[in-house]
Amino acid sequence: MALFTYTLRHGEHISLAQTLDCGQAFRFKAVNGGWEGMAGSRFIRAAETPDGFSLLCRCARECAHPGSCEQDLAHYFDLGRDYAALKQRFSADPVLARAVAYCPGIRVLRQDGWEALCSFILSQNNNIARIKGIISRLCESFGAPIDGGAYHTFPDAQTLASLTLEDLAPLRAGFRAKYLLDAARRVASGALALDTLYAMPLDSARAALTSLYGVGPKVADCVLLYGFGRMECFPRDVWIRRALAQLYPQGFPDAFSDVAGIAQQFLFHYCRTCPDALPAQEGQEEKAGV
DNA sequence: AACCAGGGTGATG
DNA sequence: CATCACCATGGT
Repeated sequence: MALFTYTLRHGEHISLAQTLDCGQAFRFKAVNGGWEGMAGSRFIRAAETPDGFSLLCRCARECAHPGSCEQDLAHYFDLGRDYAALKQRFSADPVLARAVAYCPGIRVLRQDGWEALCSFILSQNNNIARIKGIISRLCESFGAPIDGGAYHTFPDAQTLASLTLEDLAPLRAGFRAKYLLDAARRVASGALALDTLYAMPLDSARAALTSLYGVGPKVADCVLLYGFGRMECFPRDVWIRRALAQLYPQGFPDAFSDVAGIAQQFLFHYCRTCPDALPAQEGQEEKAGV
């Protein structure tokens, strides 16, 4: 058990609600004024402080060395990235300026690659509430209990590979269950070595992921962005496509290409939750203009 | 090259 | 209570 307090750069703020509940991670929930959930193999309880946030951490296994836990969690929240500078850069674009002003506390997390692969396989043609339910049942059923069973680790590929579609039925993942099983078998057998994706050129990494049954370009980009720290990946879901069509008829500016995925996260949350973000949302009859 | 199923849930009316 | 949309993809 460990307790850390993080103080962020001058004037910089993280909103745990915006970061942990903006559709990038599916295992956190608001509890007693803070947020609780699993960050990789660690249970964390996070709470905001005037200058940043504090983390209470229970590790599933012993830490490699003193300080490794804190180091890993700082990496998870990508605390090395200067978000104040990044948001200033985004704000040169009028649309992104609105998105950043609307949800200034968003950060893109660096999640576990395997968990991100499974999570975004399960996310396809699905809504966030149900994705959370499926992942929660997946971990409760096949993960290892932590802290007396209140939380569970994310099941590893070997564990899932040994299961059948019938075993997965209680998850109510629908047609996505067979994709999950295929991914688990390909990873467990070594046919796809996830750790090689980090050093791979982006196109090769994309190709490796889309070679999996049920993984297309959108899911692959989510996995690379959220699970492998590829901040240049720009997943295009229905919300982002809508946003691009209505707010960027000329296309998304490539001035931000190195961090397009982070811009995407601001846009996604803005368009999904701010009623004024997208005009004429009902009917979708924008052919004749407003 | 356009549809279409697949599964279930929350939002909407 | 019915309809609809949903952080897509593979098959036809």
